[in-house]
Amino acid sequence: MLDIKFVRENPEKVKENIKKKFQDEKLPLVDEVIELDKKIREYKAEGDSLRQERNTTSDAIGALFREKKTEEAEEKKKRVNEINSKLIDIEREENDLAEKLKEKMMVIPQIIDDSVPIGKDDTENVEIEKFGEPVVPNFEIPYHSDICEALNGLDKDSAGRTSGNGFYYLIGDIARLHSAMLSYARDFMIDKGFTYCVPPFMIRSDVVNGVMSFSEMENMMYKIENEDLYLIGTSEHSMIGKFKGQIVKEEELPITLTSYSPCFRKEVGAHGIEERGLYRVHQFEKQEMVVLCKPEEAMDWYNKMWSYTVEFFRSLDVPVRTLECCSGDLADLKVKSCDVEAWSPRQQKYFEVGSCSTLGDAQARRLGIRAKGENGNYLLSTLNNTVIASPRGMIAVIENNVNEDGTINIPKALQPYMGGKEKIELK
RNA sequence: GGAGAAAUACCCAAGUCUGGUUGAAGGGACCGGUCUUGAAAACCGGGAGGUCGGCGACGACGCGGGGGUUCGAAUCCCUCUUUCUCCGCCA
Repeated sequence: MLDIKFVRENPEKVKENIKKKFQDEKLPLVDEVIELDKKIREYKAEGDSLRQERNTTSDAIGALFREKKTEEAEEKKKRVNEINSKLIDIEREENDLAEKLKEKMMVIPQIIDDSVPIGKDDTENVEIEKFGEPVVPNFEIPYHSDICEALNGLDKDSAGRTSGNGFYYLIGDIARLHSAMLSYARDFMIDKGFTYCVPPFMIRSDVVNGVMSFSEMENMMYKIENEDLYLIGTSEHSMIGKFKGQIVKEEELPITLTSYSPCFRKEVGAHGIEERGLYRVHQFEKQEMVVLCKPEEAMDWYNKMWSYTVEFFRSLDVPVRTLECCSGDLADLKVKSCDVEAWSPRQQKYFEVGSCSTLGDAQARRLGIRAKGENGNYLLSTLNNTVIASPRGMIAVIENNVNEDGTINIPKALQPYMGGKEKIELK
């Protein structure tokens, strides 16, 4: 969400930005919003002066009663009643317009960074850099779920019966590998100076609306029946929500947190659930990093954050690349975003394992997250990035470490989390 | 889940019974000064935050959130949220 003052003063910039995102249907909103804003201010001025008269008149009535001049007081009461009936209409009109304004403002996209490549959709995302040699082995690598099933490490059939498509049982060493990766990711980020945090896994609707756009919510969030609660799609939601309405002390900045949580996603929309494997599922677990910082530091943090994910996967010997999100593929709240993709030796291409974003002040404005500075309060910048989401991240490790005989070499960094075990094999 | 108590500005806290002279007493912290080699302490002084409108003068809002009663609400009523105490249940 943009600052209405910014829209008022820079309508052309806002329109330009909408065009860059190929959302031309939203162009009329800019003028509509400016018009609404103007009317609202007129109503406000009118209401303010009526309220002022009411305040002074009421004070006068109080004084008259103390002097026992009840007749004069009764006379003035009539005037206040008149004011009040006028105010009812004015306030209702003002609130209606404010509601409309907010609705429109919520769908006008955040101003994207100048460095974001222009493109219509995800086919126009831009590869930035490769890290590590993408190895193509001299044997055919099976589908990841086949590898896991062959090791008695995955049971999707049972999960289908208990919970339906998009769920899974991880078993034995595969389950252990999954938690090992999350534990390793947690410690990796603690070593980077981030503070470990386990947040609530359910959040209220006001927090949901603060951290994501309506369309994202519709396609992602599971709602708890008869409660104002949603299952989180990522711990970013509860971690940013943590600061709702807060004024942070400047000396506490930057706030660098790494949070663990299960994540629940409906995956309604373009992709849908992957039937065979663990790539796109309704439930997964994630170690996340979240940063709240001064606006001028946001871009530095953005670059540091994605490079941590690259470093993490390289420490597991998984080749990765960074892919920058083009303007049209960028969610409306985001200023800039890139995916970290892992090499799949089976498909011989890269696939998404994480996503790093800076949202500028979009979430901070919606939620009222500010810092107290020398020259008054200002909105903070919020950033988030995946350290690892498993099972998806685990697929990368499995495919890059599977042997021709179907056993899996456990990367050195994970062995301490697997009781010293070096290999996963069929017992 | 049941029964009570509470939520006031950066923090603590008075005011709520008895609605107007409290748009918020008093502390602490903070800023300036005296004293001191410097600091602490003590003493003196200072401003009370935030959001919105207005070029400005100024005005509106604001005592957990929302609604109501009233000429007028921090104060009365309803409702929601959170916290604390007790009981029940439970990993």
